[in-house]
Amino acid sequence: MKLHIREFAKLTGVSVRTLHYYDEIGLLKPSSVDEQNGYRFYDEYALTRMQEILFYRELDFPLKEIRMILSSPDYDKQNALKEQKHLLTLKKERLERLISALHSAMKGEIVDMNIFDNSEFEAKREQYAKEAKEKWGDTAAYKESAEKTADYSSDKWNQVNSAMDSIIAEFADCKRRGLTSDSKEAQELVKRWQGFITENYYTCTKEILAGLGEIYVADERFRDNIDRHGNGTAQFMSDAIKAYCK
Amino acid sequence: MKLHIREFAKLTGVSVRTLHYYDEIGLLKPSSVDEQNGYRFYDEYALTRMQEILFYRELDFPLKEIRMILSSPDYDKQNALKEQKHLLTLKKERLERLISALHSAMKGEIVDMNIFDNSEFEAKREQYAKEAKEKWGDTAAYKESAEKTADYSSDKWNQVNSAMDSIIAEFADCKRRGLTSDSKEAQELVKRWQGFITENYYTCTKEILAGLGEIYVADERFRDNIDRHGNGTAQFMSDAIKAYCK
DNA sequence: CGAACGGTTACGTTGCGTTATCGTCC
DNA sequence: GGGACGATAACGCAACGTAACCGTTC
Repeated sequence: MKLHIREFAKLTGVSVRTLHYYDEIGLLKPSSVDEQNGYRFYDEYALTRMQEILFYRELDFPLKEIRMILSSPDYDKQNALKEQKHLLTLKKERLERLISALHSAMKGEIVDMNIFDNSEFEAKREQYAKEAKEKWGDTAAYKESAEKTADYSSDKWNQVNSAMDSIIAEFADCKRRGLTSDSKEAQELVKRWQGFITENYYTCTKEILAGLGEIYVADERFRDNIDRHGNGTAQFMSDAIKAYCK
Repeated sequence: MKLHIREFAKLTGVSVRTLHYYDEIGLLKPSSVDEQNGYRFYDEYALTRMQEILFYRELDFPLKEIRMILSSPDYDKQNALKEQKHLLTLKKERLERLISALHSAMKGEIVDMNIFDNSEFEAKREQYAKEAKEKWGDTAAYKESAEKTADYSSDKWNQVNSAMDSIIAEFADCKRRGLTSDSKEAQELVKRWQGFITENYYTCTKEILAGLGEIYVADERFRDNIDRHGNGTAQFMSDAIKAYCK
């Protein structure tokens, strides 16, 4: 299956602009992009991902959170469905309360303002979002900022940070020059990156590196920091790492 | 009943900022404002209006449309409640479809993307909104732009328009100088305004004038045009007209 | 060849949240 | 007199819609 963007849009019921946007923020990337004309194409993998996105969107999750949840290290689809169902049910029940309130209002009764209250739903939603965030907390992500670095002087810190920054800048440059994420240069950079982390933080195995690659796009703190060097750099780095690790 | 803004906010479940905003856009104005310190106060009339607003908001009506509907010349509350109930029911039914789709998904079945479709609801909502708009169309509003003016030359048009503009500018000036809408100057301006319409458009009775006053804030085309002379001018004019007509 | 479709900027919109700075009330 | 509460002004934000402009495909 290889759908043009318009076809995919129609199938999923969203606008073309929305797909552009989801690509831009890294929520749903096309399954392939024509090298010549830049056309986006979508397949069944994208379709199932889109379904998951739409369910979460229905539940008023911010897109950034959806991105995070879906790329969570141990995203459990079955459990996700269960949680979604729970939330949808809460939403439905609230609507039922509103409807019955309208019923009373039509008979001239006074309406209690509490029927508009949505905190029960909100609380549950935030709880589920928090669960996903905590999963990230367990991963290698925070090792990068919290583990072996406790005894670093601020000089050392500055030094390390600027060194990392310059590698990121090189990634950005690769991208600007139109190189692909699996090009020799990019792959070389990944290697340097891995070496750098091992030297200054902890032994960075391929597994950990792969995890980091996902985090760089999923966690906005990382993402934003990397994208300071140019929009899409985080995505490019992530892709390069993915190519390197397999 | 005379509630402080914070109390009213708590009672209705919205934020203080929201009340500020609703005042700003003329959706829900405080029942009274302290002349000395500008404090806003809300009473039971505001409370019932807020309820209506919240129901429409729940149904995803844009605030501007809500403003329009609620100040519609023959707004029928009973009928509104019926329509709201219908829309809420549609929403609920959609949620039920989504829930049952989740159920199938949990059993591994393929999900039909059409369940996300919301067009039935959207269509009904737009229909109801349109009905309200058409009520405006019947009023004197369009007489002002469509009736006696068919044979005006474009010169005449420019002349008439700029004359109206300058009266509006005087209203704006009144407001800037801190005069109230029932001040002598403002009332004088209303008189001129009425005379001007009668001269150039049609006989503007007090009843028609009162209708126009409401339109100037409710219909954004009028409102925006008037507010070009300064934010809140439309509201000021409307208040002045209301004072004049009773 | 022209319409339909694709791409990339880039600005506009809605409905507030969020300071920031200030006066005010008790 | 200080802390809660009020006002206004201004900027920020999400999630796109809506051009504008240009290349591509059929």
